Amino acid sequence: MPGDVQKNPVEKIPALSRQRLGDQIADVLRKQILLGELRPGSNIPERETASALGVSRTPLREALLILEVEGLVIMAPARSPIVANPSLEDLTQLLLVQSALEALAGECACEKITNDEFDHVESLHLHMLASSDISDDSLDFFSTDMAFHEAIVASTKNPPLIKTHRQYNARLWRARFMSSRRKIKRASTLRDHTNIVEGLKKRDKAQTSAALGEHLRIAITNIAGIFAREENPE
Amino acid sequence: MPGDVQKNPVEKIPALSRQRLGDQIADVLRKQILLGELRPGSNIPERETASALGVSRTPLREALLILEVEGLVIMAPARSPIVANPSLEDLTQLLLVQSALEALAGECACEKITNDEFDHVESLHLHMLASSDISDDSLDFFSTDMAFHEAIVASTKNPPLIKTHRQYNARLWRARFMSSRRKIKRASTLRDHTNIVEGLKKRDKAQTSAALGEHLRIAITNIAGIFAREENPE
DNA sequence: TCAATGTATTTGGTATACCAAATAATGGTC
DNA sequence: GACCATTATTTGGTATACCAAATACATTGA
Repeated sequence: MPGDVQKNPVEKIPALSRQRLGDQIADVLRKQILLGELRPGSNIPERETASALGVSRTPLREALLILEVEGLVIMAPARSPIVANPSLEDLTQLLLVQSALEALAGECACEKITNDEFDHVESLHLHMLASSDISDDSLDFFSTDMAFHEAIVASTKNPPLIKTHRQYNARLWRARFMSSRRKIKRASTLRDHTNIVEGLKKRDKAQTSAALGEHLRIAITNIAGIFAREENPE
Repeated sequence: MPGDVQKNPVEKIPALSRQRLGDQIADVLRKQILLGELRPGSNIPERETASALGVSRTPLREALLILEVEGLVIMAPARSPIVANPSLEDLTQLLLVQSALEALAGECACEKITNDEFDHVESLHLHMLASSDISDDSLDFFSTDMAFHEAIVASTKNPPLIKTHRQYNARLWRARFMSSRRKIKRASTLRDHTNIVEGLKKRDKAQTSAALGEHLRIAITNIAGIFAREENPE
């Protein structure tokens, strides 16, 4: 029955440990892959990466496992895990699925989206309209574009759809980012988005769904252009 | 680079066995979950399960991680992993996505399916037609049904689509199996399938896609019926 | 000089040991 | 007898140690 209650002074932040370390590492690595700090095709040796992050191999392997299931990392026996480097064919196939997911999202959104959520989507669209002329910040334009699509999907309140869409987005992120840097394409992007917002405003399933689906199918063409330019730069 | 290549005599088959133990365990557990040997909501304590399978906790945790990403298992901190027990709402949302995936698959299949693959799909359909009257084997009817859909998706040669479809199928497996045991529904199932096969035969994208999408949206209703019957058995 | 072989090193895969938190059980007190 | 505090046990989370395969390298023989 001593003073007892004085155990741990308030120094550490126990809040962190509320989530698995492996998940946090997966988030870090995912972000690094998306930002291009980890280039496609590059190695992720387990020991080296683990010590660089200040963790042990076990949670790092957890993270790599997650990213492998998500398709961002390739693990082969007796080989360093590598960052996936999707071919044009891979990206085309991914985009086809993503376009179907977004078409579905558009349909569901017309039923489920709240006015506040719609306002948010519209504000993102207006921000893109405004910044397309003024700014050269392609990263801002791109990330707003991504946020626009994610906001629509989120408004469906369909967790599996949201999760699957996010995973496909992660695999497509880099290619779409590179594609978005061609400023020439901004006009058509904004035109598509206008259709989407209009459809959404009217809660018109057919228009919204068609506009979203078509929007991504066009993205396939744009990305193909990037590949063509890469192997034969002008 | 010379004549060289004389290294391994033809004795071992190193190709097969070079798979991660965690993946194999994931396959075992997945099958047990699908077959109902591991009931929804039941615990999967790590130590106990690992020793039961004759492996250590590490690869078992790998397997659980995979199944968690796939949505078949729920892992919470300081809690035994449990088999996911999707609510009716969850299943509805999953089926909605799955219907969009199959609609897309139908469209792609019209472009990509070979004659041999079509013959296989048709033979599965004919098998179901024949066995629906004669046999009471609902497991056979059901698994042929699943194989029918998987064969169509496989014919698209779109790996991400195939993988995502398989994952959604796994999460829906149990509910669809229970639904399929109501023999009353077989007639409408077969009618839908007939439409699908017809559309596929004509390589008619619109018909195939619509028939596949509609087929699964009807499944939502059937599953809702199962839930209603469960909580209020006649 | 080149090639072939044997060895050392690096890799990922697996098992085990340890830790902290949460829970269940137990004992004491009112 | 009921309730609360405390402790013991079980849980998952993490770190470490060990293993086998694959590679790279070096050494040796032609």
